[in-house]
Amino acid sequence: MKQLANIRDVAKEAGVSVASVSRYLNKKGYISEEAKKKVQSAIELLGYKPNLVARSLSTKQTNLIGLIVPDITNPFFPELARAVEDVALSYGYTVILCNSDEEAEKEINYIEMLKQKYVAGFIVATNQLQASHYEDLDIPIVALDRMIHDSIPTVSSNNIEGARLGTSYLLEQNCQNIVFMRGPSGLGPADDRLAGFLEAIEGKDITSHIIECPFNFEHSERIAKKFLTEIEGVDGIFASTDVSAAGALKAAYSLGISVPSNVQIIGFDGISLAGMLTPGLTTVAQDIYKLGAIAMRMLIKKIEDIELDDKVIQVPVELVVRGTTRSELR
Amino acid sequence: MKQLANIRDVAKEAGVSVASVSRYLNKKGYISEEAKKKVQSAIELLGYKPNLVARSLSTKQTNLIGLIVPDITNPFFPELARAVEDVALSYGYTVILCNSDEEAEKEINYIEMLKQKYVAGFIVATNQLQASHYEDLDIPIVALDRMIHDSIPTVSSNNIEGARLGTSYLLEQNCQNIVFMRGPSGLGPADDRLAGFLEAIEGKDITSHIIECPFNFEHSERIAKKFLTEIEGVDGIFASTDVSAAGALKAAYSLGISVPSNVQIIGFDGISLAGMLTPGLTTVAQDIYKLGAIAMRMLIKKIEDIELDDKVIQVPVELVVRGTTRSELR
DNA sequence: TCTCATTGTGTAACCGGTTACACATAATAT
DNA sequence: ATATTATGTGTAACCGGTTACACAATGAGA
Repeated sequence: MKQLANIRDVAKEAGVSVASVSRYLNKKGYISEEAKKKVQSAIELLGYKPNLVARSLSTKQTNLIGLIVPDITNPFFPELARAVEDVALSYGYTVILCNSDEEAEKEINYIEMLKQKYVAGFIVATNQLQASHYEDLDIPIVALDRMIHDSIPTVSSNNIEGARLGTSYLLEQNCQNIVFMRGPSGLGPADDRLAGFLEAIEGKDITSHIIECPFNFEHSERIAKKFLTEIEGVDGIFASTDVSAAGALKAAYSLGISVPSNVQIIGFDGISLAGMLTPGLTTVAQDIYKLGAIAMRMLIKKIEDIELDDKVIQVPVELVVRGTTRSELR
Repeated sequence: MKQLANIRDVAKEAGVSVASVSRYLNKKGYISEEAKKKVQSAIELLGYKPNLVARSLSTKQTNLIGLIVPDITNPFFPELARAVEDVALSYGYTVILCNSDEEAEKEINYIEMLKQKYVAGFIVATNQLQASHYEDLDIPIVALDRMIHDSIPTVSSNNIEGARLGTSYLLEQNCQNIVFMRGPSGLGPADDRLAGFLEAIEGKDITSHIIECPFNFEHSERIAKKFLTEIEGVDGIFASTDVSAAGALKAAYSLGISVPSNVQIIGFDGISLAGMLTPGLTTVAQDIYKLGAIAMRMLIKKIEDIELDDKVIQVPVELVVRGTTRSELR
């Protein structure tokens, strides 16, 4: 089998030094038109491709970026990952997928491992770790969806505003007795969404119940079934997550409670699942793709040492009205 | 900032040569107990971590594996990816996520790029490329979900058997007029599922309609709406995909056709979506996680040059009965 | 004419590992 | 006693890039 050509082969073929070839490849330093031509054709002739590993060894940089998510299986993350990958690819970067399961140890292991590989940066959609771990990492990082620390650029949705928006809509639809299914406390977006909800019902003459519930379909269904039987007269549910909302919807269905005529339901996230349910789930939609794309672009700026316009970016959310709420129009 | 220690620092600290340190690290070649001890404590003292990039340069091997999927956003793939990642991690490998969008060019680009990075192997869940591209790649490959070529180890579900199973169940439930929503023709699993369906209705006295339909919710819904209005008396739908089935379910709902009393629906895949729908989707479930895990284990064997017991592994499927089919029990 | 900046090029060290090979010593076989 | 084998270690070349630095040649400015 023909051995792959290396830079010295190219230099010899072109009749120049390796330095010139390298300068040509990196468009760095002086090189004459003539030498450029010779190198060009030598490269073509030999089918030369630079060895990225060798390059990384000397530059201490790769075009690898680590994407750390809790679990790609959670339907919020694939779209995020897709966006990250798309943007990364268009800039010549490649993404390593890391599922942390929200476990600090797995996260640390991944970070250590990837550091040894000279990854160019991290996009982190977990906040398991102490911020300190990231601070003294001296590798570019962008936090996605969740705030890690003031010093780390963050892109997330406007969760407070979103929760306000959803709640107001429920109020407009005349809900008087609302259950807010909040996500795990301590988790940034979950806390923010609760805050937005509380703000929106502040001073309003309605009954509300805050119930904690993990971001998981089965648990959500079970919990919803419980409160729908135990609490009298619930006429609105705001779930912090579309998956939880789906659980609530299914719970209502199995209890013979009709949606939206008896109970109206709103979710949060805007994942594709929302549109697949029957009735379609009304939800506060994040622009998930944009979230990921912006994060990746920020990371690239940090890697290339370009000043960031903003360290914290909030992406607006949008209420998408479907069939789980009553609408004058339908 | 303290510079990271390298192998020469360790050698000096331990009072041995770099070769001994390297031998210790790789558990390869002779090394005395005494030297081992000295190296061990030097490593500990200096907090030494081998530089993986340097190692790769000289061994021409990384512990990176490329996972090529059409689109991680398609809910079938996250679970697959998760399984691959889990197994990879447990063997010290790391996975690069590549979305090909079924485009040959993207796929080739990724393969070229990753080859330059000395990836250890590929798991490919696309069959866009000519098999020839893979054959003369001299990098270990495992095909997942779809067959690429006889020479390439493959792990997939038993699609024919699955379709037979689903169809038989529909027949048992007394469906007489069945629409089979087949996936894109030319795509291995889609063709197999059709074949299984045809086999199962062979000789049975029922009416059947084969309708081609992409693996995509919106299209599926539209197509289902169309055939549900145009074809008289449809009482069963077998969709090649859970997502398509979800589309059909929604179409039925919006046309006021009740499921399962008027039309029964069966999907294929067993993604989590199926359980979240109301009514729950009866489906031919693949063991998606197992598919991914087996593929990754096979790949590792190939990488480590261990003989494979079987080059082609078929993972059994299972009928999961939920609410979109009539059951004696409910 | 004599600086000196600008452009262009090559040599060799360096990044941080692996490993072929030479060399040494001790134990065992002949 | 000698050959052979197993055990143990170090030197230096190598993987394939990047780049500091030395050195030319050319043209402009004083």
